[in-house]
Amino acid sequence: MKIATWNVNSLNVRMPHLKQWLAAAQPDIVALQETKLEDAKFPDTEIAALGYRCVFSGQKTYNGVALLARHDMPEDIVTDIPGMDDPQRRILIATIGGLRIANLYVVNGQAVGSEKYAYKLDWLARVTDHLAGEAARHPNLVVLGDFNIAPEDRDVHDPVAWKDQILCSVPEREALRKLLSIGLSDTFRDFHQNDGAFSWWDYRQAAFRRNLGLRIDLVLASHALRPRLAGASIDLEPRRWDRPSDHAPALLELNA
DNA sequence: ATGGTCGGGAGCCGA
Repeated sequence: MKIATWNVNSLNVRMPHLKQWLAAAQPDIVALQETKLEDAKFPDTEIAALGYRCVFSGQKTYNGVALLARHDMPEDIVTDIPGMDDPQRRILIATIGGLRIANLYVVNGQAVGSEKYAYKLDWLARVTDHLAGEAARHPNLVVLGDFNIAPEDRDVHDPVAWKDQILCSVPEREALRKLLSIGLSDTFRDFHQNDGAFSWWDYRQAAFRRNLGLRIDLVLASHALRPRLAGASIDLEPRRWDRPSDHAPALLELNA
């Protein structure tokens, strides 16, 4: 089965892209970020017609996450971390066909040292605490989404220019390392060791054409799932289409 | 050449 994450940067604009990509890639589970739609406006009937059930946690203008599942109805939904009073819709956890799936739209953080940066680190710490509990209850755990963190220098087109900048700073990478330490691995790196593999490219400066990107969209899987890991990839095709999202889908393939 | 591009929504903020 195929599990995917894709920051669509407005589902309103990207609905045709999503349709075309679902038909081509045939994923079983899809985590979407930056839907930018309040729940009343989520196109669930249109997506149901494509063969996917969906759950979502959205808001107007900003953020918004959704999970699409081809066979099983997502169950035991979590959209808010206990004790975390946050109006920003950035997290959606559900059980789908025996897997616990946590879809994250991690805070961007704007600039190192800013208020939003402090919020990012606090958000990550709280979410990590919650996911540690999820991992204890659900051995088959997948945590995926837009992490807004490039894990290592080989995930960055120009590590010197990005050194200690937002998405690459040591505290952000340390926060990601802590999340991994609850018992998760970055599945892309279980299969690929090369640099130059990215999932996001700025709209400016023809960054995609020049492959000036970062790998910030990740699929993490628990160690219990290790024997089932069959492949990981980033699908560059939708980034080449007209009026694309600035992110490409990242995928994990699991054996039954 | 000290900017550049998107999306949302009507200013400029967020990424």
